Amino acid sequence: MIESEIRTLLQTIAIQTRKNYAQKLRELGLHIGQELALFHLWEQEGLTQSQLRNKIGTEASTMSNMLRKLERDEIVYRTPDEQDHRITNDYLTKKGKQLKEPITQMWKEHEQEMFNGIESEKLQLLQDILQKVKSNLA
Amino acid sequence: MIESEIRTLLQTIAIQTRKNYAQKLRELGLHIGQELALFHLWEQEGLTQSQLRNKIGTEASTMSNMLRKLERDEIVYRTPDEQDHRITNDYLTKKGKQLKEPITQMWKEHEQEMFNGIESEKLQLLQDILQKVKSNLA
DNA sequence: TTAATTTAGTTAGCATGCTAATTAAAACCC
DNA sequence: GGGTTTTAATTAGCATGCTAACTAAATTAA
Repeated sequence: MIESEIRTLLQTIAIQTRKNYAQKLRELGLHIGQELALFHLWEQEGLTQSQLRNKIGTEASTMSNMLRKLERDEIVYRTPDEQDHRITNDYLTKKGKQLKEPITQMWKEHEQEMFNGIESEKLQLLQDILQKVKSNLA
Repeated sequence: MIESEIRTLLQTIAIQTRKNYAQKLRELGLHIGQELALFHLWEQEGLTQSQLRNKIGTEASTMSNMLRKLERDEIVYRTPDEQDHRITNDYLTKKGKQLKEPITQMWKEHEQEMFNGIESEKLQLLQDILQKVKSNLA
């Protein structure tokens, strides 16, 4: 069945990608997954924990734990919201901001490696199909 | 950049798939990842821990912990090898064998959901491209 | 044959990531 | 206003999954 093979391929690629990322992130002093939170904070500082977790798709507890560790490692700091005392707003420290460049570079290199030698029409098609798969899963 | 979007799509699909699987596996009393070990043991019983980990792509310690838990839950049992005393051979219990049918069914349903409404020529193309991506990462 | 190396598996420690239960604040409603 | 419900975040407990350090057995080399 071609469907099973594709599913297996997707899984293998995801695992491989994750391993690849994990290794490179470790060199930057980060753990896998953390770069996703940073990505959104580079886009917009002061996001709340709930906003972050909704963007990434993790559970609240996962986000809570991750941010505690990012705070401990002085990559992020959190301040309670003035208006709503349940909320904490999350910001990047200087150290956190400095990570943007190397991580972006890492992503770029990884993308080139992944899609090396694939024609752009095929990439377009790949995007269309994956978009469909994603909406099927929603 | 289309490459970034594809990479993000792959990641999103992988996360979504994993969550989907995790939920269904929990109903069967399994944890995510364990089904991969079972898959290979259905194919061939008596595999060693090293053979399993190489097929799946995890580290030795991950496999060791996973099998300990599968053994505790009476899904797998392990016997030391006669010839080579470093090796343990892994087998499915009756309970482990009985899981084959529902998990296969789960996979089938999930595949149908994922690829619903995508023409078979496109699936063929998708497979080709993903194969290329996989070999790029190796 | 003995010493050095390789291989198989385990254990400790840490991070992600989940569910379930909890706390605290805000919003809703009668 | 006062009670109920919802929302934001935390904590406990468990599993995957990693690295690093380890034990024990088998193999290789001197």
